[in-house]
Amino acid sequence: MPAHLTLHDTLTRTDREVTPLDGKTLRFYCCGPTVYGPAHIGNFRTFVAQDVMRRVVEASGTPTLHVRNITDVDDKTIRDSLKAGQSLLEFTQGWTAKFHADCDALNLLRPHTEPSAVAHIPHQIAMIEKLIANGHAYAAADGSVYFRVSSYKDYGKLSHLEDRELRLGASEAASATDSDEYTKDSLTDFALWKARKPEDGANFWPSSWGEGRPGWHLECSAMILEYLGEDFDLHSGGVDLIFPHHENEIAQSCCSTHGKFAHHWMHVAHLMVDGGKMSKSIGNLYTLEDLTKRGYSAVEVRYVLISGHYSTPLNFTMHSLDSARQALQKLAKADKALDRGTAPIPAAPGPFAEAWDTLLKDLNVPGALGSIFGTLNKLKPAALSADESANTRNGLHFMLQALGITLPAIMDEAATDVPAAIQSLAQQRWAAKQAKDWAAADTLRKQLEASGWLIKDSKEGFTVVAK
RNA sequence: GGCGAGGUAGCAAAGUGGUAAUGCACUGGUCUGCAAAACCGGUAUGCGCGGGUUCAAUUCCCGCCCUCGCCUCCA
Repeated sequence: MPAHLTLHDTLTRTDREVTPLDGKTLRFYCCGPTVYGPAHIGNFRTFVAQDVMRRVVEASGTPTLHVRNITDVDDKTIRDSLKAGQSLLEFTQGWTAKFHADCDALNLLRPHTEPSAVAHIPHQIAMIEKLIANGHAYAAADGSVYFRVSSYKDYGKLSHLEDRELRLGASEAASATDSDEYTKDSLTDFALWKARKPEDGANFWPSSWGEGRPGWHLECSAMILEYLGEDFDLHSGGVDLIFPHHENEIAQSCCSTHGKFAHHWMHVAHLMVDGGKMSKSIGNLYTLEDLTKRGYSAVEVRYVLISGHYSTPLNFTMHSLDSARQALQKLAKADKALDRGTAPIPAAPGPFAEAWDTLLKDLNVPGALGSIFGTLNKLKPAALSADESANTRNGLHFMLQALGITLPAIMDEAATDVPAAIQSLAQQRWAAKQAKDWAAADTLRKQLEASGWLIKDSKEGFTVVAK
Protein backbone atom coordinates (compact mmCIF):
# COMPACT_ATOMS: atom_id res chain seq x y z
CA MET A 1 0.00 0.00 0.00
CA PRO A 2 2.03 2.97 -1.12
CA ALA A 3 -0.69 5.49 -0.35
CA HIS A 4 -0.68 7.33 2.93
CA LEU A 5 -3.45 8.55 5.14
CA THR A 6 -4.23 12.23 4.98
CA LEU A 7 -5.76 13.82 8.05
CA HIS A 8 -7.04 17.26 8.88
CA ASP A 9 -4.69 19.00 11.30
CA THR A 10 -6.38 21.25 13.82
CA LEU A 11 -3.31 23.41 14.33
CA THR A 12 -2.60 24.33 10.72
CA ARG A 13 -6.20 23.81 9.62
CA THR A 14 -5.06 21.89 6.60
CA ASP A 15 -5.22 18.29 5.48
CA ARG A 16 -1.77 16.82 5.83
CA GLU A 17 -0.28 13.45 5.09
CA VAL A 18 0.38 11.34 8.14
CA THR A 19 3.89 10.00 7.92
CA PRO A 20 6.19 8.98 10.78
CA LEU A 21 8.84 11.46 11.87
CA ASP A 22 11.32 8.63 12.25
CA GLY A 23 10.38 7.14 8.91
CA LYS A 24 9.30 3.91 10.52
CA THR A 25 6.66 3.98 13.22
CA LEU A 26 3.77 6.37 13.65
CA ARG A 27 3.89 7.44 17.28
CA PHE A 28 0.70 8.93 18.62
CA TYR A 29 -1.04 9.85 21.85
CA CYS A 30 -4.72 9.83 22.72
CA CYS A 31 -6.22 11.44 25.80
CA GLY A 32 -7.81 8.57 27.68
CA PRO A 33 -10.73 8.27 30.04
CA THR A 34 -11.14 9.55 33.57
CA VAL A 35 -12.07 6.36 35.36
CA TYR A 36 -14.80 7.30 37.80
CA GLY A 37 -17.73 5.57 36.11
CA PRO A 38 -18.61 3.75 32.92
CA ALA A 39 -17.62 5.53 29.73
CA HIS A 40 -20.53 6.52 27.55
CA ILE A 41 -20.85 5.99 23.82
CA GLY A 42 -19.90 9.59 23.20
CA ASN A 43 -16.54 8.89 24.80
CA PHE A 44 -16.29 5.81 22.68
CA ARG A 45 -16.95 7.69 19.49
CA THR A 46 -13.57 9.33 20.00
CA PHE A 47 -11.79 6.10 20.86
CA VAL A 48 -13.37 4.29 17.94
CA ALA A 49 -12.35 7.05 15.53
CA GLN A 50 -8.79 6.86 16.85
CA ASP A 51 -8.91 3.10 16.48
CA VAL A 52 -9.93 3.38 12.84
CA MET A 53 -7.12 5.87 12.31
CA ARG A 54 -4.62 3.42 13.76
CA ARG A 55 -6.01 0.51 11.77
CA VAL A 56 -5.84 2.45 8.53
CA VAL A 57 -2.25 3.50 9.18
CA GLU A 58 -1.30 -0.08 9.97
CA ALA A 59 -3.21 -1.43 6.97
CA SER A 60 -1.27 0.98 4.79
CA GLY A 61 1.92 -0.64 5.97
CA THR A 62 3.13 1.62 8.76
CA PRO A 63 3.51 0.22 12.29
CA THR A 64 2.23 2.38 15.15
CA LEU A 65 3.07 3.17 18.73
CA HIS A 66 -0.20 3.99 20.43
CA VAL A 67 -0.14 5.59 23.87
CA ARG A 68 -3.31 6.37 25.78
CA ASN A 69 -3.44 7.44 29.39
CA ILE A 70 -5.75 6.56 32.23
CA THR A 71 -6.69 9.56 34.35
CA ASP A 72 -6.96 8.09 37.80
CA VAL A 73 -6.52 11.16 39.97
CA ASP A 74 -8.61 14.31 39.76
CA ASP A 75 -11.51 15.92 41.60
CA LYS A 76 -14.06 13.38 40.42
CA THR A 77 -12.09 10.22 41.04
CA ILE A 78 -11.17 11.43 44.51
CA ARG A 79 -14.68 12.57 45.35
CA ASP A 80 -16.38 9.41 44.13
CA SER A 81 -13.86 7.00 45.62
CA LEU A 82 -14.39 8.59 49.03
CA LYS A 83 -18.12 8.40 48.50
CA ALA A 84 -17.80 4.72 47.63
CA GLY A 85 -15.65 4.09 50.69
CA GLN A 86 -12.84 2.73 48.56
CA SER A 87 -9.23 3.69 48.18
CA LEU A 88 -8.54 5.73 45.07
CA LEU A 89 -6.58 2.86 43.60
CA GLU A 90 -9.25 0.27 44.28
CA PHE A 91 -11.93 2.56 42.90
CA THR A 92 -10.14 3.53 39.70
CA GLN A 93 -8.95 -0.01 39.02
CA GLY A 94 -12.53 -1.19 39.02
CA TRP A 95 -13.58 1.38 36.46
CA THR A 96 -10.45 0.81 34.41
CA ALA A 97 -11.36 -2.84 34.14
CA LYS A 98 -14.85 -1.91 33.00
CA PHE A 99 -13.39 0.45 30.43
CA HIS A 100 -11.16 -2.29 29.07
CA ALA A 101 -14.04 -4.71 28.83
CA ASP A 102 -16.07 -2.17 26.85
CA CYS A 103 -13.10 -1.43 24.59
CA ASP A 104 -12.63 -5.11 23.86
CA ALA A 105 -16.31 -5.52 23.09
CA LEU A 106 -16.09 -2.60 20.67
CA ASN A 107 -13.11 -4.23 18.99
CA LEU A 108 -10.71 -1.42 19.89
CA LEU A 109 -7.07 -2.35 19.58
CA ARG A 110 -5.38 -2.03 22.96
CA PRO A 111 -2.86 0.81 23.10
CA HIS A 112 0.72 -0.37 23.20
CA THR A 113 1.19 1.65 26.37
CA GLU A 114 -1.49 2.78 28.77
CA PRO A 115 0.13 4.82 31.55
CA SER A 116 -1.74 5.98 34.60
CA ALA A 117 -1.40 9.44 36.10
CA VAL A 118 -0.90 8.16 39.65
CA ALA A 119 1.97 5.98 38.51
CA HIS A 120 3.76 9.02 37.08
CA ILE A 121 3.69 11.57 39.88
CA PRO A 122 7.50 11.89 39.95
CA HIS A 123 7.55 12.61 36.21
CA GLN A 124 5.02 15.34 36.70
CA ILE A 125 6.87 16.86 39.62
CA ALA A 126 10.06 16.87 37.56
CA MET A 127 8.30 18.76 34.80
CA ILE A 128 6.97 21.34 37.24
CA GLU A 129 10.44 21.86 38.65
CA LYS A 130 11.74 22.51 35.18
CA LEU A 131 8.98 25.00 34.47
CA ILE A 132 9.64 26.89 37.69
CA ALA A 133 13.35 26.97 36.94
CA ASN A 134 12.55 28.31 33.48
CA GLY A 135 10.38 31.05 34.85
CA HIS A 136 7.25 29.64 33.27
CA ALA A 137 5.65 28.61 36.53
CA TYR A 138 5.43 29.89 40.07
CA ALA A 139 4.39 28.57 43.45
CA ALA A 140 1.56 30.41 45.16
CA ALA A 141 1.30 31.11 48.86
CA ASP A 142 -0.90 28.07 49.54
CA GLY A 143 1.54 25.62 47.97
CA SER A 144 -0.18 25.34 44.59
CA VAL A 145 1.88 25.85 41.46
CA TYR A 146 0.60 27.67 38.39
CA PHE A 147 1.73 27.99 34.83
CA ARG A 148 2.28 31.60 33.84
CA VAL A 149 0.37 31.88 30.60
CA SER A 150 1.83 35.29 29.82
CA SER A 151 5.30 33.71 29.69
CA TYR A 152 4.46 31.67 26.60
CA LYS A 153 3.80 33.79 23.56
CA ASP A 154 2.32 31.00 21.47
CA TYR A 155 -0.39 30.27 23.99
CA GLY A 156 -3.70 30.07 22.14
CA LYS A 157 -2.32 29.01 18.78
CA LEU A 158 -4.24 25.74 18.73
CA SER A 159 -7.61 27.06 19.85
CA HIS A 160 -7.03 30.40 18.15
CA LEU A 161 -8.04 32.24 21.27
CA GLU A 162 -6.17 35.45 21.76
CA ASP A 163 -4.77 36.05 25.20
CA ARG A 164 -7.06 38.94 25.94
CA GLU A 165 -10.07 36.92 24.81
CA LEU A 166 -9.47 34.13 27.24
CA ARG A 167 -12.06 33.88 29.95
CA LEU A 168 -13.91 36.93 28.90
CA GLY A 169 -17.07 34.91 28.50
CA ALA A 170 -19.55 33.48 30.91
CA SER A 171 -16.82 31.92 32.97
CA GLU A 172 -15.36 35.16 34.17
CA ALA A 173 -17.80 35.71 36.98
CA ALA A 174 -17.53 32.15 38.21
CA SER A 175 -13.75 32.18 38.20
CA ALA A 176 -13.50 35.43 40.05
CA THR A 177 -15.62 34.20 42.90
CA ASP A 178 -13.63 31.00 43.29
CA SER A 179 -11.33 31.59 46.22
CA ASP A 180 -8.68 29.54 44.47
CA GLU A 181 -8.32 32.12 41.82
CA TYR A 182 -7.04 34.78 44.18
CA THR A 183 -3.79 32.94 44.61
CA LYS A 184 -3.02 33.20 40.92
CA ASP A 185 -1.21 36.08 39.32
CA SER A 186 -3.57 36.03 36.39
CA LEU A 187 -6.99 34.62 35.78
CA THR A 188 -5.69 32.73 32.76
CA ASP A 189 -2.96 30.88 34.63
CA PHE A 190 -3.71 27.22 35.22
CA ALA A 191 -2.73 24.79 37.97
CA LEU A 192 0.21 22.44 37.58
CA TRP A 193 0.09 21.36 41.20
CA LYS A 194 -2.86 21.62 43.54
CA ALA A 195 -2.13 22.07 47.23
CA ARG A 196 -3.65 19.47 49.52
CA LYS A 197 -7.18 20.16 50.67
CA PRO A 198 -9.17 18.43 53.42
CA GLU A 199 -11.58 16.90 50.89
CA ASP A 200 -8.70 15.10 49.20
CA GLY A 201 -8.66 12.54 52.00
CA ALA A 202 -5.59 10.34 51.84
CA ASN A 203 -4.91 11.32 48.25
CA PHE A 204 -1.91 13.59 48.32
CA TRP A 205 1.76 13.35 47.49
CA PRO A 206 4.81 15.15 48.85
CA SER A 207 6.64 17.77 46.83
CA SER A 208 8.99 20.64 47.43
CA TRP A 209 5.97 22.99 47.42
CA GLY A 210 4.17 20.93 50.01
CA GLU A 211 1.67 18.10 49.90
CA GLY A 212 -0.78 18.03 47.05
CA ARG A 213 -1.53 16.44 43.71
CA PRO A 214 -0.83 17.21 40.07
CA GLY A 215 -3.18 19.27 37.96
CA TRP A 216 -5.10 17.45 35.28
CA HIS A 217 -3.41 18.99 32.27
CA LEU A 218 0.05 18.04 33.40
CA GLU A 219 -0.24 14.26 33.32
CA CYS A 220 -0.50 14.04 29.55
CA SER A 221 2.56 16.25 29.02
CA ALA A 222 4.62 14.25 31.49
CA MET A 223 3.62 10.86 30.14
CA ILE A 224 4.08 11.93 26.54
CA LEU A 225 7.61 13.02 27.34
CA GLU A 226 8.26 9.68 29.00
CA TYR A 227 6.85 7.44 26.25
CA LEU A 228 6.97 9.48 23.06
CA GLY A 229 9.63 12.09 23.69
CA GLU A 230 9.78 15.78 22.91
CA ASP A 231 8.54 15.37 19.35
CA PHE A 232 5.99 12.87 18.18
CA ASP A 233 3.70 12.35 15.24
CA LEU A 234 0.13 12.88 16.30
CA HIS A 235 -2.04 13.82 19.24
CA SER A 236 -5.75 13.13 19.35
CA GLY A 237 -8.77 13.74 21.53
CA GLY A 238 -12.29 15.09 21.56
CA VAL A 239 -12.93 18.60 20.24
CA ASP A 240 -13.77 19.81 23.72
CA LEU A 241 -10.18 19.19 24.74
CA ILE A 242 -8.76 21.72 22.30
CA PHE A 243 -9.20 24.36 24.94
CA PRO A 244 -7.94 24.42 27.53
CA HIS A 245 -6.48 20.95 27.85
CA HIS A 246 -4.45 20.63 24.67
CA GLU A 247 -3.53 24.28 24.69
CA ASN A 248 -2.14 23.77 28.19
CA GLU A 249 -0.30 20.64 27.19
CA ILE A 250 1.46 22.51 24.42
CA ALA A 251 2.46 25.26 26.83
CA GLN A 252 3.75 22.87 29.47
CA SER A 253 5.67 20.70 27.07
CA CYS A 254 7.11 23.34 24.81
CA CYS A 255 8.29 25.38 27.81
CA SER A 256 9.95 22.43 29.53
CA THR A 257 11.56 20.72 26.53
CA HIS A 258 13.18 21.76 23.28
CA GLY A 259 10.76 19.81 21.13
CA LYS A 260 7.79 20.91 19.11
CA PHE A 261 5.47 18.45 20.87
CA ALA A 262 2.76 17.02 18.60
CA HIS A 263 3.31 17.50 14.87
CA HIS A 264 -0.30 16.79 13.98
CA TRP A 265 -3.57 17.28 15.86
CA MET A 266 -6.67 15.20 15.26
CA HIS A 267 -9.90 16.13 17.00
CA VAL A 268 -13.06 14.10 17.00
CA ALA A 269 -16.44 15.83 16.98
CA HIS A 270 -19.10 15.05 19.55
CA LEU A 271 -21.81 12.49 19.43
CA MET A 272 -25.23 14.07 19.79
CA VAL A 273 -28.36 12.43 21.07
CA ASP A 274 -31.60 13.43 19.40
CA GLY A 275 -29.93 16.61 18.21
CA GLY A 276 -28.46 17.66 21.55
CA LYS A 277 -25.23 17.27 23.43
CA MET A 278 -24.62 14.12 25.39
CA SER A 279 -22.60 14.44 28.55
CA LYS A 280 -22.21 13.19 32.04
CA SER A 281 -23.22 16.51 33.49
CA ILE A 282 -26.50 16.61 31.57
CA GLY A 283 -27.23 12.95 32.16
CA ASN A 284 -28.68 12.07 28.76
CA LEU A 285 -26.04 9.51 28.06
CA TYR A 286 -25.95 5.88 27.07
CA THR A 287 -23.27 3.47 28.11
CA LEU A 288 -22.45 0.43 26.05
CA GLU A 289 -24.24 -1.63 28.63
CA ASP A 290 -27.41 0.44 28.30
CA LEU A 291 -27.52 -0.52 24.64
CA THR A 292 -26.58 -4.17 24.98
CA LYS A 293 -29.35 -4.48 27.54
CA ARG A 294 -31.70 -3.32 24.83
CA GLY A 295 -30.53 -6.15 22.64
CA TYR A 296 -27.99 -4.35 20.48
CA SER A 297 -24.53 -5.73 19.99
CA ALA A 298 -21.26 -3.89 20.42
CA VAL A 299 -20.48 -4.24 16.69
CA GLU A 300 -23.74 -2.51 15.92
CA VAL A 301 -22.78 0.30 18.25
CA ARG A 302 -19.37 0.53 16.65
CA TYR A 303 -20.95 0.68 13.22
CA VAL A 304 -23.14 3.58 14.27
CA LEU A 305 -20.19 5.41 15.80
CA ILE A 306 -18.16 5.24 12.60
CA SER A 307 -21.07 5.91 10.27
CA GLY A 308 -20.51 9.67 10.34
CA HIS A 309 -17.30 11.49 9.49
CA TYR A 310 -15.22 11.91 12.65
CA SER A 311 -14.93 15.66 12.22
CA THR A 312 -18.66 16.36 12.11
CA PRO A 313 -21.17 15.94 14.91
CA LEU A 314 -23.08 12.68 14.62
CA ASN A 315 -26.66 12.36 15.73
CA PHE A 316 -27.33 9.16 17.60
CA THR A 317 -30.77 7.55 17.66
CA MET A 318 -32.09 4.07 18.36
CA HIS A 319 -33.15 3.91 14.75
CA SER A 320 -29.54 4.30 13.70
CA LEU A 321 -28.77 1.10 15.62
CA ASP A 322 -31.51 -0.78 13.77
CA SER A 323 -30.16 0.60 10.54
CA ALA A 324 -26.66 -0.53 11.48
CA ARG A 325 -27.92 -4.01 12.24
CA GLN A 326 -29.40 -4.36 8.77
CA ALA A 327 -26.33 -2.94 7.11
CA LEU A 328 -24.12 -5.43 8.96
CA GLN A 329 -26.43 -8.26 7.95
CA LYS A 330 -26.07 -7.19 4.37
CA LEU A 331 -22.30 -7.31 4.66
CA ALA A 332 -22.39 -10.69 6.39
CA LYS A 333 -24.59 -12.11 3.64
CA ALA A 334 -22.34 -10.72 0.96
CA ASP A 335 -19.38 -12.29 2.71
CA LYS A 336 -21.17 -15.61 2.83
CA ALA A 337 -22.01 -15.43 -0.85
CA LEU A 338 -18.32 -14.83 -1.58
CA ASP A 339 -17.17 -17.69 0.59
CA ARG A 340 -16.07 -20.60 -1.60
CA GLY A 341 -14.24 -22.38 1.15
CA THR A 342 -10.88 -20.65 1.17
CA ALA A 343 -9.73 -18.56 4.09
CA PRO A 344 -9.56 -14.85 3.24
CA ILE A 345 -6.14 -13.19 3.06
CA PRO A 346 -6.88 -9.52 3.77
CA ALA A 347 -3.71 -8.03 2.35
CA ALA A 348 -5.07 -5.64 -0.27
CA PRO A 349 -8.32 -3.83 -1.06
CA GLY A 350 -8.73 -5.59 -4.43
CA PRO A 351 -11.97 -4.44 -6.05
CA PHE A 352 -12.51 -2.04 -3.15
CA ALA A 353 -9.71 0.27 -4.18
CA GLU A 354 -12.10 3.18 -4.42
CA ALA A 355 -13.33 2.59 -0.86
CA TRP A 356 -9.75 2.36 0.36
CA ASP A 357 -8.80 5.62 -1.35
CA THR A 358 -11.80 7.27 0.19
CA LEU A 359 -10.78 6.04 3.60
CA LEU A 360 -7.26 7.39 3.16
CA LYS A 361 -8.68 10.82 2.49
CA ASP A 362 -9.15 12.16 6.02
CA LEU A 363 -10.67 8.90 7.22
CA ASN A 364 -13.86 9.19 5.26
CA VAL A 365 -15.55 6.16 6.76
CA PRO A 366 -19.11 6.90 5.59
CA GLY A 367 -17.81 7.49 2.09
CA ALA A 368 -15.86 4.24 2.21
CA LEU A 369 -18.85 2.29 3.48
CA GLY A 370 -20.96 3.70 0.69
CA SER A 371 -18.32 2.66 -1.79
CA ILE A 372 -18.12 -0.85 -0.35
CA PHE A 373 -21.85 -1.34 -0.77
CA GLY A 374 -21.74 0.19 -4.21
CA THR A 375 -18.99 -2.18 -5.30
CA LEU A 376 -20.81 -5.15 -3.84
CA ASN A 377 -24.03 -4.17 -5.59
CA LYS A 378 -22.20 -3.92 -8.87
CA LEU A 379 -20.18 -7.12 -8.55
CA LYS A 380 -23.08 -9.38 -7.63
CA PRO A 381 -21.10 -11.77 -5.40
CA ALA A 382 -23.17 -14.83 -6.15
CA ALA A 383 -22.32 -14.64 -9.85
CA LEU A 384 -18.53 -14.42 -9.51
CA SER A 385 -16.08 -17.13 -10.43
CA ALA A 386 -14.13 -18.83 -7.67
CA ASP A 387 -11.06 -16.70 -8.30
CA GLU A 388 -13.01 -13.48 -8.51
CA SER A 389 -14.92 -14.21 -5.38
CA ALA A 390 -11.75 -15.08 -3.47
CA ASN A 391 -10.18 -11.81 -4.57
CA THR A 392 -13.29 -9.87 -3.67
CA ARG A 393 -13.57 -11.53 -0.31
CA ASN A 394 -9.93 -10.74 0.45
CA GLY A 395 -10.61 -7.12 -0.38
CA LEU A 396 -13.75 -7.03 1.71
CA HIS A 397 -11.90 -8.43 4.69
CA PHE A 398 -9.11 -5.93 4.17
CA MET A 399 -11.63 -3.11 4.38
CA LEU A 400 -13.47 -4.61 7.32
CA GLN A 401 -10.22 -5.03 9.18
CA ALA A 402 -9.31 -1.40 8.55
CA LEU A 403 -12.69 -0.36 9.89
CA GLY A 404 -12.55 -2.77 12.80
CA ILE A 405 -15.81 -4.42 11.84
CA THR A 406 -16.31 -8.07 12.69
CA LEU A 407 -19.20 -9.57 10.82
CA PRO A 408 -22.13 -10.81 12.89
CA ALA A 409 -23.84 -14.16 12.41
CA ILE A 410 -26.54 -14.10 9.79
CA MET A 411 -29.82 -13.76 11.60
CA ASP A 412 -31.98 -15.74 9.20
CA GLU A 413 -29.94 -18.88 9.47
CA ALA A 414 -31.90 -21.97 10.47
CA ALA A 415 -32.08 -22.20 14.24
CA THR A 416 -30.44 -25.21 15.83
CA ASP A 417 -32.18 -25.05 19.17
CA VAL A 418 -35.81 -25.30 18.14
CA PRO A 419 -38.02 -26.61 20.97
CA ALA A 420 -39.76 -29.93 20.25
CA ALA A 421 -43.21 -28.32 20.53
CA ILE A 422 -42.33 -25.71 17.94
CA GLN A 423 -40.76 -28.29 15.67
CA SER A 424 -43.92 -30.35 15.90
CA LEU A 425 -46.15 -27.39 15.02
CA ALA A 426 -43.93 -26.65 12.08
CA GLN A 427 -44.21 -30.24 10.91
CA GLN A 428 -47.99 -30.04 11.13
CA ARG A 429 -47.98 -26.88 9.09
CA TRP A 430 -45.80 -28.46 6.44
CA ALA A 431 -48.18 -31.39 6.26
CA ALA A 432 -51.13 -29.03 5.90
CA LYS A 433 -49.30 -27.20 3.19
CA GLN A 434 -48.52 -30.41 1.33
CA ALA A 435 -52.23 -31.21 1.55
CA LYS A 436 -52.89 -27.73 0.12
CA ASP A 437 -54.90 -26.84 3.18
CA TRP A 438 -53.77 -23.22 3.03
CA ALA A 439 -56.06 -22.03 5.79
CA ALA A 440 -54.70 -24.50 8.30
CA ALA A 441 -51.14 -23.86 7.19
CA ASP A 442 -51.51 -20.11 7.63
CA THR A 443 -53.12 -20.48 11.01
CA LEU A 444 -50.25 -22.63 12.19
CA ARG A 445 -47.73 -20.21 10.79
CA LYS A 446 -49.35 -17.35 12.65
CA GLN A 447 -49.33 -19.44 15.79
CA LEU A 448 -45.61 -20.06 15.41
CA GLU A 449 -44.96 -16.43 14.70
CA ALA A 450 -46.75 -15.47 17.90
CA SER A 451 -44.37 -17.78 19.75
CA GLY A 452 -41.41 -16.06 18.18
CA TRP A 453 -40.56 -18.37 15.28
CA LEU A 454 -40.65 -17.80 11.56
CA ILE A 455 -41.01 -20.39 8.83
CA LYS A 456 -39.08 -20.21 5.61
CA ASP A 457 -40.29 -22.55 2.92
CA SER A 458 -38.33 -23.96 0.05
CA LYS A 459 -39.25 -26.55 -2.54
CA GLU A 460 -38.02 -29.53 -0.57
CA GLY A 461 -38.93 -28.47 2.92
CA PHE A 462 -38.88 -25.71 5.49
CA THR A 463 -36.59 -24.17 8.06
CA VAL A 464 -37.50 -22.68 11.41
CA VAL A 465 -35.91 -19.36 12.24
CA ALA A 466 -35.93 -17.42 15.48
CA LYS A 467 -37.84 -14.20 15.06
C1' G B 1 -19.25 39.05 22.61
C1' G B 2 -14.93 35.75 20.68
C1' C B 3 -13.56 31.00 18.33
C1' G B 4 -15.24 26.67 15.70
C1' A B 5 -18.60 23.03 13.24
C1' G B 6 -22.97 22.29 10.55
C1' G B 7 -27.83 22.94 7.65
C1' U B 8 -28.38 17.42 1.33
C1' A B 9 -34.62 12.75 0.36
C1' G B 10 -39.16 9.92 5.95
C1' C B 11 -34.39 8.84 9.11
C1' A B 12 -28.96 8.69 8.77
C1' A B 13 -25.03 10.26 5.84
C1' A B 14 -21.11 10.97 1.57
C1' G B 15 -19.93 13.97 -2.50
C1' U B 16 -19.07 17.26 -6.81
C1' G B 17 -18.29 23.65 -10.96
C1' G B 18 -21.71 20.37 -15.51
C1' U B 19 -27.25 18.75 -13.30
C1' A B 20 -27.14 14.27 -6.47
C1' A B 21 -22.98 7.79 -3.40
C1' U B 22 -24.59 4.58 0.24
C1' G B 23 -27.39 2.27 4.57
C1' C B 24 -32.25 2.03 6.85
C1' A B 25 -37.37 2.78 5.83
C1' C B 26 -41.00 2.86 1.94
C1' U B 27 -42.48 0.91 -2.76
C1' G B 28 -43.18 -1.94 -8.01
C1' G B 29 -41.78 -6.67 -10.19
C1' U B 30 -39.80 -11.89 -10.40
C1' C B 31 -40.30 -16.10 -7.22
C1' U B 32 -44.16 -18.21 -3.74
C1' G B 33 -50.76 -21.19 -2.80
C1' C B 34 -49.85 -16.58 0.09
C1' A B 35 -45.58 -15.13 2.65
C1' A B 36 -40.33 -14.86 4.20
C1' A B 37 -35.55 -14.82 1.95
C1' A B 38 -33.20 -13.77 -2.54
C1' C B 39 -32.86 -11.20 -7.09
C1' C B 40 -34.24 -7.04 -10.60
C1' G B 41 -36.22 -1.98 -10.30
C1' G B 42 -38.40 2.84 -8.23
C1' U B 43 -38.34 6.87 -4.84
C1' A B 44 -34.38 14.40 -3.67
C1' U B 45 -35.77 18.82 -11.09
C1' G B 46 -33.50 19.02 -5.44
C1' C B 47 -28.82 19.95 -1.75
C1' G B 48 -31.29 26.38 4.76
C1' C B 49 -32.80 31.57 2.45
C1' G B 50 -31.52 35.82 -0.83
C1' G B 51 -28.16 37.87 -4.11
C1' G B 52 -23.48 37.57 -7.22
C1' U B 53 -19.54 35.25 -10.46
C1' U B 54 -19.89 31.55 -14.58
C1' C B 55 -21.87 28.88 -20.76
C1' A B 56 -23.06 26.03 -16.21
C1' A B 57 -23.48 26.18 -8.70
C1' U B 58 -25.94 22.06 -4.39
C1' U B 59 -20.55 22.69 -5.15
C1' C B 60 -17.01 29.39 -5.62
C1' C B 61 -18.03 34.69 -3.48
C1' C B 62 -21.18 38.11 -0.39
C1' G B 63 -25.23 38.84 2.97
C1' C B 64 -28.93 36.65 6.06
C1' C B 65 -31.62 32.86 9.01
C1' C B 66 -31.29 28.52 11.98
C1' U B 67 -28.85 24.45 14.81
C1' C B 68 -24.81 22.61 17.66
C1' G B 69 -20.12 22.90 20.25
C1' C B 70 -16.11 25.49 22.87
C1' C B 71 -14.69 29.96 25.69
C1' U B 72 -15.64 26.47 33.34
C1' C B 73 -14.60 19.72 34.50
C1' C B 74 -16.05 17.28 29.90
C1' A B 75 -14.62 12.52 24.23
